[in-house]
Amino acid sequence: MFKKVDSNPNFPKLENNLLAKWKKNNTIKKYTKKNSKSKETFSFIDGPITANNPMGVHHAWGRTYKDLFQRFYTMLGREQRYQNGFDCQGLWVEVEVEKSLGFKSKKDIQEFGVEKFVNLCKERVNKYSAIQRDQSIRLGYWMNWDDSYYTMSDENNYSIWGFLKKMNENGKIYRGTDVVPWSGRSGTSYSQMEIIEGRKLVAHRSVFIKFKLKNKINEYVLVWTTTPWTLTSNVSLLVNKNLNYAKCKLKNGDVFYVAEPNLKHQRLEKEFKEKKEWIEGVPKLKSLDQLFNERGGYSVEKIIKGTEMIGWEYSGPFDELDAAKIAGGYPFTNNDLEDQKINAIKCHRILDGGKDQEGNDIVNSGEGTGIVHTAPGCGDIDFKIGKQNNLVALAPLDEEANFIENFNWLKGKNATDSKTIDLILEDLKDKELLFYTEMYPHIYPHCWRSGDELVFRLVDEWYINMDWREDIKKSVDQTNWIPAWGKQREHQWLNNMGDWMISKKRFWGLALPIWEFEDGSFYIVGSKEELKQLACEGWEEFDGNSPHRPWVDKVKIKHPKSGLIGQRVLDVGNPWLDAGIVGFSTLNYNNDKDYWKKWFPADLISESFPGQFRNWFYSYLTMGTALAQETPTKNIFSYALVRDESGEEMHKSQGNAIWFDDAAEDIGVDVIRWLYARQNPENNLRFGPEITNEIRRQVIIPLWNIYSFFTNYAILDKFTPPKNFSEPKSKNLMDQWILTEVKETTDDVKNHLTLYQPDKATLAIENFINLLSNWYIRRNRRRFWKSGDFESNQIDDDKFSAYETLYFVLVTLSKIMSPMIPFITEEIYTNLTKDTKWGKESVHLEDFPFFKTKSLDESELQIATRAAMKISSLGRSARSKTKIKVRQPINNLHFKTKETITSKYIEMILTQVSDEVNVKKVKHVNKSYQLSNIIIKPNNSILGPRIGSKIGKLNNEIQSLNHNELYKELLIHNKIIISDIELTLEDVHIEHTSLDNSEFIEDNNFKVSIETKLDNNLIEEGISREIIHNIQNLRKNSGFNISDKISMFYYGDEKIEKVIKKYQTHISEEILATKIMKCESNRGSNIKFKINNSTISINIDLS
RNA sequence: GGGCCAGUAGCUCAGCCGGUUAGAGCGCAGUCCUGAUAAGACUGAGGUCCCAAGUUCGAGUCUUGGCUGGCCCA
Repeated sequence: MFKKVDSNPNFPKLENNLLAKWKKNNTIKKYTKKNSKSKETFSFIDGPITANNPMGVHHAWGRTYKDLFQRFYTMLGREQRYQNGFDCQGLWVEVEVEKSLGFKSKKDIQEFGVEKFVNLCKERVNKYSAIQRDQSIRLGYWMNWDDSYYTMSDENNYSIWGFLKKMNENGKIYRGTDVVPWSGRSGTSYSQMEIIEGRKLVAHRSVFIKFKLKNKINEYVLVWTTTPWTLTSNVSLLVNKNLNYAKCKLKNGDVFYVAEPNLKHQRLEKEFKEKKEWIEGVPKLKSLDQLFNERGGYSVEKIIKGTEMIGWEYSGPFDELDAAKIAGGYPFTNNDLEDQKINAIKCHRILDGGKDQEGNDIVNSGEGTGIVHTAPGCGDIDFKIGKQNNLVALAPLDEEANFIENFNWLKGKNATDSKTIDLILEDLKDKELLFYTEMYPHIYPHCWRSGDELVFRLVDEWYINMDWREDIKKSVDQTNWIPAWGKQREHQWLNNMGDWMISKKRFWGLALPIWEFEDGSFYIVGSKEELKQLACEGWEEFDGNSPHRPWVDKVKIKHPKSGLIGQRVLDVGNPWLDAGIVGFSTLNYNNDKDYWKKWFPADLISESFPGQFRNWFYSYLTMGTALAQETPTKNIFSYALVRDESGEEMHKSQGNAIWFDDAAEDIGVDVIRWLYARQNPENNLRFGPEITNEIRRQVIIPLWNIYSFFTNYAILDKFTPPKNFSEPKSKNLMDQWILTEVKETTDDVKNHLTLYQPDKATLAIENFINLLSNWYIRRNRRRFWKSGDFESNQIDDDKFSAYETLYFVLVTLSKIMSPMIPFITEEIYTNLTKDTKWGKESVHLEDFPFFKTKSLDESELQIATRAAMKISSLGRSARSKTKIKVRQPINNLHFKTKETITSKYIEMILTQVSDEVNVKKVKHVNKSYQLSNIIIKPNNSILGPRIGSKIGKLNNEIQSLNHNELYKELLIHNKIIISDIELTLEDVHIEHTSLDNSEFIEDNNFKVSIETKLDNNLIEEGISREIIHNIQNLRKNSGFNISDKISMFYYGDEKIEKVIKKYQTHISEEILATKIMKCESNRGSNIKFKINNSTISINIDLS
């Protein structure tokens, strides 16, 4: 016997009960072992979730997809690994640990102790991975939770060692000295990926600075920069040799050289006007022309080409600093230049800016002055130019972005501190070199963690040379991308990216397996075994620890060739190496190649697309291609971002972020999962209470209502499930129809999920639930109410079929919905099947249903049923127009359709429509004039040009004729002749209006007309139904049970009495009355209402 | 500045291979139905399918150009 179904359940509570049950029965284990002997596999490789904080609702979106696809393939019988991954290493974990310790900089960590710090990082990861595991289980994410991988594992780290060794064997690893973006707060450089995360629009103080030309009196070049601190390290100036420069003489006698086109250039005019990429409060920028005029006006003395300026010498603004005087540059010394006694001051001359890699001029007209200051120790392009032109480099900052020794009074001051900028500007002002200061809005790189401005530092970092990117692009092409444009996006990244900077001067992360030697060489160790073999010192201290800092730093090795003793570089690795290797590390690549081959490449990987093109998708594809020479995945499924209800980004700081735990217990995860599954993954998803309520109301509650309707009646009627679960054979056309629909929906769901279209699969089910609830159940309710129960065997075939059919539909539906909403489907399935032999312990141990393609007959039945639905809808619409309630029967409904309806189903349509629209007689007609008056009007746009002024006469003539007859004639002969003019169907507009006593309505494929004239019989029947309706409501409001028998007393006039007498039997049946009595007076009635000017009072009692 | 994508009802979005009169949900207003329904049905929205040109018998759909917005990269 089924368990009674609560018609108003608490879904979160229901889910928690099921979680307990699954735990008790060990259901997840049974699920993950279901297909362990299968010949076919489905390999899903999880992109690791950062185990650094509890999950937000956005994590649940991705995890819903991952679970959904894996469940689907489980139902298809594929063996799977169900392995979840946690991302453990990297700066983001360090950041949180630092925060909890109240640390301000890297120094604090060193003082605290690297070992203690790294252990705290590990602890944090262990804590949050456990929390995320529990949250995932709450979501209904069924994985092999004992088998999750952690990117901090030895296996993962050593696998990356192997990868790096291989890259080095191919000559792709190098140490580069370069100017890179640097965070003073974190004390490390940032990779290309990280800079992109941290770009933001800010207003900087930008300055116009006078550079005094040597050998000239009072002549200057004007230079503009947004980073005044770099002026301290100026080495040379750049011009564009093809540009024209104007020699401008100001009132006070000063002469300035600037690019001629820049003089009147309105700087950032568009940005200012449109307020896009502009910061509120920043005033409009001034043109050079304006600045000169404000200083008393100026005259252009002559125009010269940039070429002419090349070689001019100047005095730098900070030549008094000691650093400027050090030969060879500082603190990195260029030995050749040192020998030649060349220092920064000696490099002070104007150079040709030349072109960049893509062939664009480095110095442009427009912004600035057309003369660019270059500091090879403070900018990446500057550094390249410095190399090309044999310039020294001054790199003024230390790890914390403070000025170093030999920058005199600046020493120890922070480069991004606004007080430092103040001092620099003040100094320049004192030197009379500061021409003008302004606020300038632009997009500038910032630290993604602290929001602090980045600086540029000249440092040594380690790189992977990516000159083999074409190989990765081949892998990209071998992969099926969903959405399809992902492929293009990945190509674009691969085309534009630079070499991969893999080092970071931090503590918690992959220890780069690079050992350096005194001769400048380096050696890459590819495994733990190799390390042991080469170790000559510190192995004992290291052995037994994970390959992390500080333990691994203690191992010194002997170079196998040179025999020199070397030490590990202290850097840790880029975290995307950690996640990129998982196609190997988690598949036993190093110790069980057969296993690896079985599961590689993946069938599917999936992550949210913003960012992943340059992060995980990139590193996974790159490492896969390098080690396996093929794409590491057949499909990449990606999706957009979760936003709040109004479409804004969710931020903790803005208070609109929603934590997963809150959402799960307030809303219920099935509702959330359905919302996620039905979303078009390309679009951002809006999440909030309004939206989830809508899903609950639209999908979850209707499903539940169907289930509770079925189950509760089945209990009353003592229905027992069939011995075998197979498609019922019913003679009832409605049953046949809904079976066809459920089979077709099942097929659609399977096809869409196979193509990774969960949204389309989900919407197909929504559509089916709509048909089931609003047509099948509504139309068939009475079949379930019929008397007779199963136990006593007093049951007719039709009732039996209704039960069998709805049972089959519900069980099938619970299966095909189980990948999306694992909780409610489990509840439905187990309640309905628990007493059967064929039922599984859980719906999640079921197979995906498979049905034969639908027959022609079934298609015809579908068309006919949909026609009945449409005609009923139009019929109701017609009723509503004439304000005739559905309770009031009407005599006739006529319809015409363009659909081809098989004759065997016409009768069904007539019955259904008659019932649904409450009409005595429904008729299918072939000719329009049978349901509407035809009005024929000349088509003026065609006839106008043809007959001109005769139109008026024609119009009059047509108006005087019988349009129905005209139309008949037109249909028969394809033409009619009026006033000597031949007209075809195209020459006229045909309109339809209602016939007398009728209401006509049409849509694309159907025309419907109902008779609106009511005779006495109809009116009386209407009254009887009105009475029944009111009594039913009264029963409900009085709290009577459905099966309670009642006595009814009424008081009303003769009309009422007549109707009640006439319909006494019918009324009694409907309201379960054992007697109906008229009272002489209005005795304490329960209800009193008016029908057609007669008042009736009614009183009911249990009898 | 370059690349990609989008622009359809008040809002969020469907609209397959070009095919009559372009749909859904929500919101709003009104009406109705209901002993599975804190549900549902119907009506009102009469949409310049961003604009223009082109291809075609026929364009929301294809092509080109423009406008606007989003994302990515400089």
